Amino acid sequence: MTQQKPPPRQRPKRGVSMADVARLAGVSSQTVSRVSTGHPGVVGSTREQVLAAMKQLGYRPNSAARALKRGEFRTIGVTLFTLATTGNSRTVEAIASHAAEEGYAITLIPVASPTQDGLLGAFTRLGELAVDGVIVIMEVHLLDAVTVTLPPGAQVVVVDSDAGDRYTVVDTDQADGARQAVRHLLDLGHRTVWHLTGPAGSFASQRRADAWRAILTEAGRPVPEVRHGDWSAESGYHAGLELAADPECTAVFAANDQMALGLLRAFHERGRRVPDDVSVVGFDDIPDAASFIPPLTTVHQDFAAVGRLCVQAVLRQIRHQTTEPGTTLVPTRLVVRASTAPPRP
Amino acid sequence: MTQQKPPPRQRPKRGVSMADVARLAGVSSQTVSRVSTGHPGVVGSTREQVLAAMKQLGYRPNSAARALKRGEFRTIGVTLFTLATTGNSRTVEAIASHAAEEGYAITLIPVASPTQDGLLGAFTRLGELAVDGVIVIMEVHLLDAVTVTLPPGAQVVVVDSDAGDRYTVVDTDQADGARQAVRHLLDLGHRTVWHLTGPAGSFASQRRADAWRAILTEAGRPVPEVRHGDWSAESGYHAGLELAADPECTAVFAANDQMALGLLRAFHERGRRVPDDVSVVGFDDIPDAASFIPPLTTVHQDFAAVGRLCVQAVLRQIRHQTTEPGTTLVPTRLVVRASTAPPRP
DNA sequence: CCGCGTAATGTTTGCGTAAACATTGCCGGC
DNA sequence: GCCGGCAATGTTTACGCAAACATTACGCGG
Repeated sequence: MTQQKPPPRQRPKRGVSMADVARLAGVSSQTVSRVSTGHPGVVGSTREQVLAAMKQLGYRPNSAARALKRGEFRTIGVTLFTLATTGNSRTVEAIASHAAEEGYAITLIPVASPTQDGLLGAFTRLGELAVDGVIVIMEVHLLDAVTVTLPPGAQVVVVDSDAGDRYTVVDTDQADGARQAVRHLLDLGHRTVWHLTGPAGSFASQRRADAWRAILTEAGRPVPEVRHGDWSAESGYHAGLELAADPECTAVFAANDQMALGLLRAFHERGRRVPDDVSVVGFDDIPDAASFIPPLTTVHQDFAAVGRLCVQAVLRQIRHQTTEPGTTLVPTRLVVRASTAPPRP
Repeated sequence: MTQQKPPPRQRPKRGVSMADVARLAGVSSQTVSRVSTGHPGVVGSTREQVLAAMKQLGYRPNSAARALKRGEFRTIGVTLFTLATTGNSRTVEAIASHAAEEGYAITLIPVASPTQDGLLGAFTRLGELAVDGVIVIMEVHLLDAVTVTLPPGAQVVVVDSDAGDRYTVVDTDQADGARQAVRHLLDLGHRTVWHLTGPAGSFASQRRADAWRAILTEAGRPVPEVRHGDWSAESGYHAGLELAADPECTAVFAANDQMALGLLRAFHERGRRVPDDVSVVGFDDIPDAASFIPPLTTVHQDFAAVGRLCVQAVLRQIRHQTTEPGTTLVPTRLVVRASTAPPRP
């Protein structure tokens, strides 16, 4: 259907420029520019000619020149530690889709490690990067020390942080999610609820733990000692082994689904039946959660919404060249499956 | 320590350019350029002055101008359907890290849907994108119809495809992985092995299924009818319900870990014990697999290596402006856990 | 039928950088 | 002591695009 075979295209050492198109179409390069950018004031017949010439030569605007001229790159940078967590990868995916719809590309800036060095490296690179705005998916305090290296004028939106007083923050409503989880367990009749938290550096983890503690205190229930995990199923498993040994423990709220998975295995191995002997609630609602044994009751996060709101916020800021501190919370929803039940009398 | 507070930076409507630095340092802008690019021929004292001026003004090279001048963007595009699968997100992460080390940024190009329309949209965007090369993580035949829109001169490397005759292909050694899985089950004494495959469009899925069939045939074993899944645990669950009803079925090889998870749940619900009654092997070795009930025997993929090799390949091609057809396979390794055992006599 | 207004198109210019070429100044060999 | 040569630095130019300004041409009212 088309005239050339796919791969063995020889690069014409220098690309096709507007001048080439203009020459072929017999117009000035400015007219080509007008057609290319969709500006008005080009009569139909001329436009046709130009489009034909573009097609024939395989013209493609040079985005570097365009960016240089316009002073904007139409690109958003996304910084994060890892794509390995469901939350991050799903959020990034949503960001990428919505940015694409708006005509923006996204550039990934992975930070090797949460150390000062890793951060510095990443932000030095970032500083030289061609981005109009940045979405930071991490505790932003880590950023403070290195902010000076952000590209001049680049706007920042943050996920997983409490810096709503200084940045635009978009996040899942962690506290409400945790509240729903704990309330659900208490409503089922459990005396209290144990908690398995995420790594210390995560704001989401901390927020979930705070909310858990608050509800229990509010309800006048004893607050068991918190267990510390690192988001991994493995860490959930280890915590579960300990918890399984405590006959008092009839309900556990894990700060994410993967740790809940580890919990389920530990309880299974120790002969504590879920949900008969122990109830387990997770957080995230990863697709797999419905296939755990038993299917996991968990707090659903709307990562797509988080991504969409992030993009909208950065774009707004880029367009107005303003910073809009404030926090937008995305609601959560408890999904009740088979891992929770009333305690045995 | 630094002189300014993080967020409320007013964008100096026009950035600091080499000319500004040159003026302050009392040199020509070309000398600034030389310092900035690390070229030789600038004497120590001059260099110091320039660096000081840069620092004072907060100079940052304008990457658009640089790209325009040099004719390269130092950016690699990555096309994929979704980040939701472990394989994709892990591969992308590895790609991003290695590219960063080489001074290249990564631009994500998500393709909404595997339809002609979705592809066209993505590649039209891609065509205008500022990239020197592209890594395509999908069956590349989908690409053929639209290849003409790739940026001129951009080099392509492909994952999950058999187009090694036309493109550089980097992939996990799917066939060998499947072979190890099936061999393991046969060696344990199972008469034959059932297979749960991934979606039809995936080359990886197809390759695993082909290898499975080949080994069985080679060993003179009956080849059970293949079950079709879509990578999701849910689809594994449905397949599992059917398989559980067949008392002949004592060993299943699932094309990925998530479907294996669904299998485990189905067998559990139907009272078929794993591994006593049925053995299950997965593929991927996602971190959670070790915490399934029971811990899953699976084929470990080295996504980091895939990502690294992709980056090396594109960079090589970008630098030499050549296409190097050929396939590089990354070895796999069977990780034996608790979901496999000899069949009951 | 002249002149003015407006729509269509052309020309000039500059964005920030870095290659290519030009200039300066200093050192050493004869 | 003069000049060749080279190292350090300066000047010019072009990369491709698009805004700003300039020009053409055509139509219509007076």
